[in-house]
Amino acid sequence: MPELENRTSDSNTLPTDKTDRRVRRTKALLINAFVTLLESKPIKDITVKELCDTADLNRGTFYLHYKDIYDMIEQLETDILNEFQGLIQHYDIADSDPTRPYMLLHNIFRFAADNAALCRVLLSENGDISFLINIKSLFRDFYLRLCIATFGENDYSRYEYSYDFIASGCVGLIESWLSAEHPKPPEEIAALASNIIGTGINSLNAMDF
Amino acid sequence: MPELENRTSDSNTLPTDKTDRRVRRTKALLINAFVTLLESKPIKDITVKELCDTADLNRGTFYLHYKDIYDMIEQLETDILNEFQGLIQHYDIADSDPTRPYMLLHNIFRFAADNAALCRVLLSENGDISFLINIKSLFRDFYLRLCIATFGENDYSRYEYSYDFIASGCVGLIESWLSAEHPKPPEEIAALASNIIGTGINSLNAMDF
DNA sequence: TCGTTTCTTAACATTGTGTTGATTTATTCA
DNA sequence: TGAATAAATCAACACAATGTTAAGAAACGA
Repeated sequence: MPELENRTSDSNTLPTDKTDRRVRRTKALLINAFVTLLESKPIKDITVKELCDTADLNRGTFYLHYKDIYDMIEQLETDILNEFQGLIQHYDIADSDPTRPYMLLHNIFRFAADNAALCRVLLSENGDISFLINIKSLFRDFYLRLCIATFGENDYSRYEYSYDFIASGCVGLIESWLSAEHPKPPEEIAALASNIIGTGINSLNAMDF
Repeated sequence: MPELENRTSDSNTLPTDKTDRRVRRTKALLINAFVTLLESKPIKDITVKELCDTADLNRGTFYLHYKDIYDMIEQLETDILNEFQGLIQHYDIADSDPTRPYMLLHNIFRFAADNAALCRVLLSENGDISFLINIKSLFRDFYLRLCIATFGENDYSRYEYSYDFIASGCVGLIESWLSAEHPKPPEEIAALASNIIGTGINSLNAMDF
């Protein structure tokens, strides 16, 4: 089903590539097992014991790396969120058309594609709502910057709720994209999102918020 | 903070009003305790013991009504989802302007306001992603019907991803609305959502999906 | 008021948790 | 390559919340 790339080796929490090979192996096994289990049951039903059985690792080994399952999830999510945030923060709005932020979206969706399996399950019905909300607020901040760039500092607050709408829409788009039988390439979905956002911004003027 | 109405007494899982007064009391206490706890910590950290301590009920009493905490949550969610679904299913699209489904949205948001506290926490970062996704797919189905009514059976599939975008946007709107310091009345937010959806539909034509 | 239902209390076995110390295995790098 | 280091395994542990039970007290409905 997942035809987009997946990261096979991992690189969590300070993705130094020169960490001990055994540690890399162990974490990769745990993450793969986690994704596999999450495809068939919610987080709450995944135990450390089951996770380690699936990964074929000793249960004690898990605790050498993580406090508990939720600590592991948090580390995975933090890595992804930091990556997203980096992309967004280094994007120079003045440098491109505010109503068509294609380049940034392209980078975002490409990164999501590189971590497709993990992102997909974390945003699925078995996933983690706090991850979804964190991503949403990154999109919200970004869209806010776009609107300020377009409408100026004074006028942007008129469209209060539209920010939440657009931000949620973007996350929903990612979720359904990653869950599709034959996911489109990141370029295409980025163009689509860029379109929607651009059209959204243009029609804000016509709306009576 | 919550200035919208809340349901004080409950009515879960066959909301017959002639159930034993003690049962109604117990369930109401449990739900209130649940919402209270959920305002400060995620579901995973809420134990049956803690819930019953907060509700000032014996732990054994809990098990007279629910299999476990997640069974309780599921029942609460099912009640709400059924209500939403009922509203949507009985809405006659032909009867009103498809590009401005204000009446339905008004009913939906009013019901959400009646269950503000519960809906808010279930959609918050401490909440339940499967609830969010279930609501989303109700909106998605509804919006799909709108588009079919507008564009006809043959053309609607062109806008594939826009359904997920709009549906997610609506749920995000509800979440931020219910979490606002001073939530607008349901009428206003329904008008807003009706606007966004209408504008969205109108601009679909201009888009190259 | 009386029969019925719910709630309380206390006890119980069970299960996964998180930790520990001793041992084996794999790795780094000099 | 070999020695030093680090990680993984294994078994054992106390612990906490779980879900269940049986008996008695309290509240309900009619």
